[in-house]
Amino acid sequence: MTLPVRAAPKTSRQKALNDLRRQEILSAAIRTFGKKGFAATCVDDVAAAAKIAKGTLYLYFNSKEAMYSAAVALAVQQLKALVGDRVAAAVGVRAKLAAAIGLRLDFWHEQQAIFRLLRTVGCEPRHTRQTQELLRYTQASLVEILEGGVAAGELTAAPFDDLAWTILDMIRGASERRLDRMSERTPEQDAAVILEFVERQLGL
Amino acid sequence: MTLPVRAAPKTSRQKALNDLRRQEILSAAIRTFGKKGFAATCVDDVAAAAKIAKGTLYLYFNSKEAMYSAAVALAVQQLKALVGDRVAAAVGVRAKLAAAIGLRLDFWHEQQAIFRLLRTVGCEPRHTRQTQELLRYTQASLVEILEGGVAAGELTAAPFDDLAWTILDMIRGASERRLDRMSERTPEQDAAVILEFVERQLGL
Amino acid sequence: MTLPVRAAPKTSRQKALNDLRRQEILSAAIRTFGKKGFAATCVDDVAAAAKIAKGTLYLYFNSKEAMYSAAVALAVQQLKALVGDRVAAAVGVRAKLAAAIGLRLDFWHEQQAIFRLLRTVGCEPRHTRQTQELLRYTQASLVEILEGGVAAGELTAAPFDDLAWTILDMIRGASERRLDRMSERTPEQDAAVILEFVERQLGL
Amino acid sequence: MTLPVRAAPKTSRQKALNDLRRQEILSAAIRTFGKKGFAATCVDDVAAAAKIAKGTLYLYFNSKEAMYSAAVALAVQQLKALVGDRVAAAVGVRAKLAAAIGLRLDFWHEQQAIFRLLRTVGCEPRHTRQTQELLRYTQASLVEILEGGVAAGELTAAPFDDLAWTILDMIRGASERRLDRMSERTPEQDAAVILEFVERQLGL
DNA sequence: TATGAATGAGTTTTCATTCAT
DNA sequence: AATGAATGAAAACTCATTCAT
Repeated sequence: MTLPVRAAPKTSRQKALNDLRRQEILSAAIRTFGKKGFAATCVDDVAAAAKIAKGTLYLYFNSKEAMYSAAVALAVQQLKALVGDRVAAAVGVRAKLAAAIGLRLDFWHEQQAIFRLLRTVGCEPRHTRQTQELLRYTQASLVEILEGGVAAGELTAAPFDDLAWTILDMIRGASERRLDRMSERTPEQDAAVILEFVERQLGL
Repeated sequence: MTLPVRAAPKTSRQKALNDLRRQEILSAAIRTFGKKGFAATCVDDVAAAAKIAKGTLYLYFNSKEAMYSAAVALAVQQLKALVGDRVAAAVGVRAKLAAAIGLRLDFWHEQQAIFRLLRTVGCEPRHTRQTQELLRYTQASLVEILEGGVAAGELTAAPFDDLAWTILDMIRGASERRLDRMSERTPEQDAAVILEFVERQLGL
Repeated sequence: MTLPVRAAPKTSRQKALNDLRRQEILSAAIRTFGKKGFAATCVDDVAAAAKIAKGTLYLYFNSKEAMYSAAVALAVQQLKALVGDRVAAAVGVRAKLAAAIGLRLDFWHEQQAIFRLLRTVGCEPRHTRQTQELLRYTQASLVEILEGGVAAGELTAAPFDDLAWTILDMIRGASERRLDRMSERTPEQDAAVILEFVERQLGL
Repeated sequence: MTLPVRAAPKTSRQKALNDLRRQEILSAAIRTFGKKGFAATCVDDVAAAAKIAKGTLYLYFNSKEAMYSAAVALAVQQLKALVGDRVAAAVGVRAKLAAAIGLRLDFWHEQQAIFRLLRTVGCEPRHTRQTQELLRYTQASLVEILEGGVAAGELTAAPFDDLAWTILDMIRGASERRLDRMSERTPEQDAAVILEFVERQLGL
């Protein structure tokens, strides 16, 4: 008499498939939650966007909340991944700044769904922490670039906190206006404007 | 023999009462919708905040949508009213700018409920127009101040559009960080930072 | 020390006014309930039709139910009053039948509101009794006319029950079709058709 | 490697189940709406009668209105289906008439729920059209039978319109009185009475 | 007596979650 | 694993009735 095997270890292939499906669902979730925010989006919408049955969603996530959280986490992670590498690769304060700003503007331009989604997060009290972390991280990384410039002798030392926040605010504003059709500029043009402002502040 | 007077026109006192009650409800609505946004807020919450029965709300508004719209409209109107007058009273570009920026930061600080509410509006596709109008209006009024400075010989002519948008972005960012407890600064300190930034841009 | 006078006897003038107002309300109630039936009609509709405030209705009736009942009772009473007298005045079976049928058709034609109201009664389980009484009364009065004809030697004796019911059914059908615009005939034409049918049945 | 089959078309079995459930719901709806009419019936009543959860109703119908409409349509369809065939099968005017009348009386006797339902329709302004169509159809089919008799030489030509309406009125009256316990007769007895009446009109 | 604002129980409808297949 | 029908709790909205003025 054999004991029933409960949780047979997934083959790596199964695991991969599972993960793939999860990604597909999250991609759909990002798009869907981004349109109307958490509360106004219904699970059927997500299921429809992911082209799977509603019940199937619950095999991958325990609740609507969990879907939203995971979607936001994925969006944040994608953003960090993209920007981090390229900035590191750039040489010199100016280039690093240009990369940090330009890439974010590009990212928001191309990944509107993610931008829309993250914009809704601020309105969801339960998920503020995630946004705040992202904001702090981004600001800190900008400060780091600037201080790197000081260390390299390219900039004179100064408190860069506020400037970093301002850069963030400008990136957000520009992206939002483009998304809302209040502005006709390209991400590149926006980046140029922001950089010019920054340079003037730095006295470059 | 006198005919009974039917459907007597409301006395001004009654009308005032009615308006007063409407204001009270809207005030509650601003607070309540501001907490969680439109979709996540339920009518009972608004009723509870206004300390009236749910049914009573529907004597003053036809639907939850209508409540939200009216709340947003009132919030916008209050903001415009407060800022408009004082800026007009200020003399000189510097003073006008200081007023426009400082008053907005103060207003958001004191009327957090309104700030919270307006922040949710961006996520509600149906009400974007209202927000956009407010944004455009605010930006235009900043441009006007700056161009007034040119006319008065206080500033050299320049395209002020982007600077105005940046000011808006900074005000929003600073207010939001204060609201979200990411910043410990007072509105006055924030105003000083922003003004300093603007002056450097203007070469003052 | 005088005891407070509780229910001061109404002066006849007051009483008359009171009754008058009651009639006006009931008239409005007949019209209003007739449009959509009891359940689908709301008290505000009745109040609006009667051009008085909603609260006032409750000074005259204890409940919506009571309004409906009273309206139906009044409608029935009006019908009985009108028809009864004139039939009694007619001489001979033929004339009495013509009066009983023609007057009813006329009444329904002119008092569409009452017809509409009574039509809804059948659908209101609670008020079936009222309708049944009216129907029984009407049928009995027709039988009486016919038996009067036997007594007067104008007709040969026969069981008239079914014929009486058929007359009722025809009156109702004709009136309903006129009300619903399925028929273009006048009440007089309808009366002629029905009478002809009846005479053929009686072998006249 | 096979792609997972998504959104497979419903198997015929599933479809049948779905239809079956729909029928069950409609059957309950006929019974329930028949008791008190549309407005006075609440969705919970229908759900209880169908022994399913309230929410489930909305998987099959978009609104209470839609339930009512579908119930009425089904009731009408069932009536037409039953009567149409048997009348066609009968030979001779007399037999056809007997079938048309007797079957309807039987149908109403057995399907009291449907009778009750259709009786309420007249009071629902929005659904009058459905009733009117049924009435016209029924009357027309009776006229057709009678004219068929003329063609076959069994009857002498005459305008049969009014007679047909009268038959309808009598069928309705008899059914209603049986339903309302005002009459103790069986459908067969009623049919005999009506037929006798008709024959006398036709001079048979 | 007359009013109509206020109430809250009751109604329709939605939707996150479960579960039998 | 996948499905989607079923559920029922919760939401928006209505309306008969009351009551302070």
